[in-house]
Amino acid sequence: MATEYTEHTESKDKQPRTARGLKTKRKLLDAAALEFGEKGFHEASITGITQRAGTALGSFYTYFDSKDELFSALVKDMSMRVKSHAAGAMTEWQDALEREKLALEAFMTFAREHKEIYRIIDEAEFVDPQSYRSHYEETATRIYERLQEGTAAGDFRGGLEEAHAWAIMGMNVFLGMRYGIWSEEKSAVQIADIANGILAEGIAKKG
Amino acid sequence: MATEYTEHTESKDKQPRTARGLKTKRKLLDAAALEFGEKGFHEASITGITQRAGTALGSFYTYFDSKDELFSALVKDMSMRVKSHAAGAMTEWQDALEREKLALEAFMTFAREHKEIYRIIDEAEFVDPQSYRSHYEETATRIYERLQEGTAAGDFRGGLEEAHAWAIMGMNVFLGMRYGIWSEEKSAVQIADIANGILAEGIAKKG
DNA sequence: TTGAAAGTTGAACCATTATTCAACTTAGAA
DNA sequence: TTCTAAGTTGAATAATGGTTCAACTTTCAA
Repeated sequence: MATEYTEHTESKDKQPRTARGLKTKRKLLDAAALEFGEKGFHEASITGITQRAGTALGSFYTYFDSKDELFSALVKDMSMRVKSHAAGAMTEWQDALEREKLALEAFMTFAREHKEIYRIIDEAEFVDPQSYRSHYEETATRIYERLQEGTAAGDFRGGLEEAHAWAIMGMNVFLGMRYGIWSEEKSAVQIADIANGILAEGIAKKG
Repeated sequence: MATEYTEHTESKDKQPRTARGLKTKRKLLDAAALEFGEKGFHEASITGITQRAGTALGSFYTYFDSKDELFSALVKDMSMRVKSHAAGAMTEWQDALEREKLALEAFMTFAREHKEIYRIIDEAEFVDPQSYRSHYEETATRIYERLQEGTAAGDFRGGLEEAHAWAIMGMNVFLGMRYGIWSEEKSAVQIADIANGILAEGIAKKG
């Protein structure tokens, strides 16, 4: 993990070379997502993963150098998936405010469908800090770019900084946790409306 | 940990009975905060903790039933400390909006002074989920109460729900992480101003 | 068809650490 | 001062689980 920086993190000679190998690796990856999501990194065991995948213990090391490396790969994978899911949901919009609403709505939906993924990213704070940081920094940057576009388009006011993006991201993450993972008492749309209300006019009384 | 629910979590017969005992327990608690903050729960070792505390390994078990129990105690302790710190900072204020600014400012300052504490609460999501949940639920409730008071006082608009409190909390937590822990490129006041701007008027262009 | 590369297998190895415990020391009430 | 409860000590225990490896099977290009 410490010496790992190659893109997509397949260390040198571990890529599968046949169809069979590819399939096995895929099974391991999927099993790992479940195992980590259910038990957390430390409670999860390689044995548990290979059992779920239906392979022998030793096969794990044909495709991964270590438990850490696998986790790291998984974090990057999930980070990417949330990102594309959100991007996919933000294609049709009238103004920048609406686009933010769509982003949160998509994020909430995604969290509900992939509770294990959410948890994996969180645990990266401790298991793979570098990936954790990258995940949020990149997300914040993406939001910040939308803010700038929004300002340019006349939808958002001026003076918006990177910190505004972090604030919005924090809102989204916590709403996702509370109303996406912990309970589903409110719909994604309802939550997205509430957050959008804050972005639209704040919470202060007018006048 | 599973059978632990007594207030302040001292299991039955583990409380120190002499001044010496009290002092030793205090040393262990402080050492643990450092060790956990620096290494995270799983990398941290009882040996490391007792070493820092300058006591023998066995002494640990005079005061704690297990590593988990200690961590749990620590989480509750830190949760309480952030809470009182913030409460202490919110004594003087003119309107509800200003009070929120003071709350975030205090939180940021606290995070900077106690980076290890911040990290401990985060890891509770995996080590002691119950405490983690309680921490945020209680914090959200506190914020929600302030929102209601704000509305009653005519400072905040009506229609504010629990979800608004979660949104604000998320903002604060992420801003605290990014600008309190990761870097200090901006002052607590600057960040609090930005967040307060969002609460005051949102980010949309007026007109 | 064939043989070398790729993949599979699971028992064995090994390192780490939380936890226990019995011998020992200190505190402080009577 | 004395004696018992409280506290201290660290070597030994025990369980866990990541990682290795040598024997075995399957794949697929030539």
